[in-house]
Amino acid sequence: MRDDTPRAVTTICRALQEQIEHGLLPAGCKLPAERRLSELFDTTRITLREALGQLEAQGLVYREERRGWFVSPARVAYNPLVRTHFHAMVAEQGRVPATEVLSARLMPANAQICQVLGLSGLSSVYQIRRARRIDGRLVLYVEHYLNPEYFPGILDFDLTRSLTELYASEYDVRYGRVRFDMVPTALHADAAAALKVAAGSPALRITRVNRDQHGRLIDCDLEYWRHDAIHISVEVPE
Amino acid sequence: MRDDTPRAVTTICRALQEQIEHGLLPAGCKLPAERRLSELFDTTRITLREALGQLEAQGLVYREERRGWFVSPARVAYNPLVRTHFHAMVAEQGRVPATEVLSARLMPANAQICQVLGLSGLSSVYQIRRARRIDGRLVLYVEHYLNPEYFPGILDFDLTRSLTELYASEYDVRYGRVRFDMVPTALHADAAAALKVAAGSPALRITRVNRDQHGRLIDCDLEYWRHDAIHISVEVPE
DNA sequence: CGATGGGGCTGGTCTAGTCCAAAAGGAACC
DNA sequence: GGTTCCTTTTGGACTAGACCAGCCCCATCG
Repeated sequence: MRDDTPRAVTTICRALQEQIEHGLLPAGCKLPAERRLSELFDTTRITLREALGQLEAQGLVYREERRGWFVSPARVAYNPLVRTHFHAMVAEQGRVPATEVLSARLMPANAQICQVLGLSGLSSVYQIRRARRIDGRLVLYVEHYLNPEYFPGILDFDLTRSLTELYASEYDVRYGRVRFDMVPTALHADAAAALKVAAGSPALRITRVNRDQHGRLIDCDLEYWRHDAIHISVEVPE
Repeated sequence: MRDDTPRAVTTICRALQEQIEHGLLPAGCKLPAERRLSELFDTTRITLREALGQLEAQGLVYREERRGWFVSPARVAYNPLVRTHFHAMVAEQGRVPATEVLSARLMPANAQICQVLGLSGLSSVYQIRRARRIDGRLVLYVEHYLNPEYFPGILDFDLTRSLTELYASEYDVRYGRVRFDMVPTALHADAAAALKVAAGSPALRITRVNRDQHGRLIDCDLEYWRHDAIHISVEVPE
């Protein structure tokens, strides 16, 4: 693994890595076809794909389903302690955010949601599924589950807007205490489809359980971030 | 990808996943040999290995270099806001921690360390490299960089102990403000070797920059966690 | 009884292809 | 000009092997 005769995979990784770091392959740039690259490095497609897979794990390149391989753009900083919404956060860093609503409906809550939101069995919740982009690239799939008691008729509003804003302007609800959970994992089929990547791609799952200014459990989010899209950055005061 | 005729890889993943969830394959259990499994699922080793790779990305199974595949133990909760050291944190959750020192020396600081610790160019720093285990499994590779001005002679102490404790008992230094950075990435060669896994395995890199009770920059840590070993859990008060 | 040295097994790496389906691009048609 | 259709290219998935080096265990030897 770490001897002095690097494997083919390592050689390929290093070569591409160097080109990317020196700016010969700028962010967003499409790499040549796999077959072409495998010729270039004088190896098979399987080996070449393994190398690309490793660079993908590092976050240097990413793939678009059936479209090809691209050089990854810079990560966006995400501070979970600062209560700023997605659009503001992304725009602040000079990037272009976008949101689309995949579905929004009232549905029976499953056991996990009931437990997290402190609902009794057989309760209903609003589920809102959204996909979000940075500079046009799909980076985040979110499922929101809202306690319907606090947000009657919310499905009639424009849900591409920030929920934070909607809560404040329409329901006079503001975020209070929050609980976070972050787990490096892989995308399940639904999330993968929404982000248009292969199921099983590495991802960061962030679960948030939100209370309002009165300490009531108001909603929870299930976020699946592309693993190469963000870096978490937290300043903790003593 | 998400059609109704699942691919072989998906089928294998689901089968193993189900067995693991239902406890037929308990945590830490060794899976049969790859060749055996590929026969069992009537496919090639390449395909079988891709399936295992996906389960690895999900954190359900892990491999030990040239030894085989194992069912992953439960993740340990890690709250970066709570100033509790590794041994205490792990023990609290009913698991067995262990630490080994890989190297400890005074060395010239590189540009990045100088910048982070606010040192002038050509400064020296103490570098301590350690590996840590939970229940015997290597899960964390850390590089600590200490400003030597504040910790004269620290290399003569037992460095398998918690640095937090050492700081407090020997130098009257306590942690104050902290800055965190978390990035899902892949292990570089050194870290991979220390954790005895393949270079390029997915990992969570956590960088901490620590100040003491007087606000002085005292040290920084570069942590590389196995991606399947922890989940970050944070309770944020308003 | 402990140290040592094989040999078999196992994972790690790689070759050389095939078949398929989606994407992209262009030609033809309305 | 826009839509439709077809062809080419590309990535996705898979097959059927090969060779090597490290791990493990057991038998042998001192």
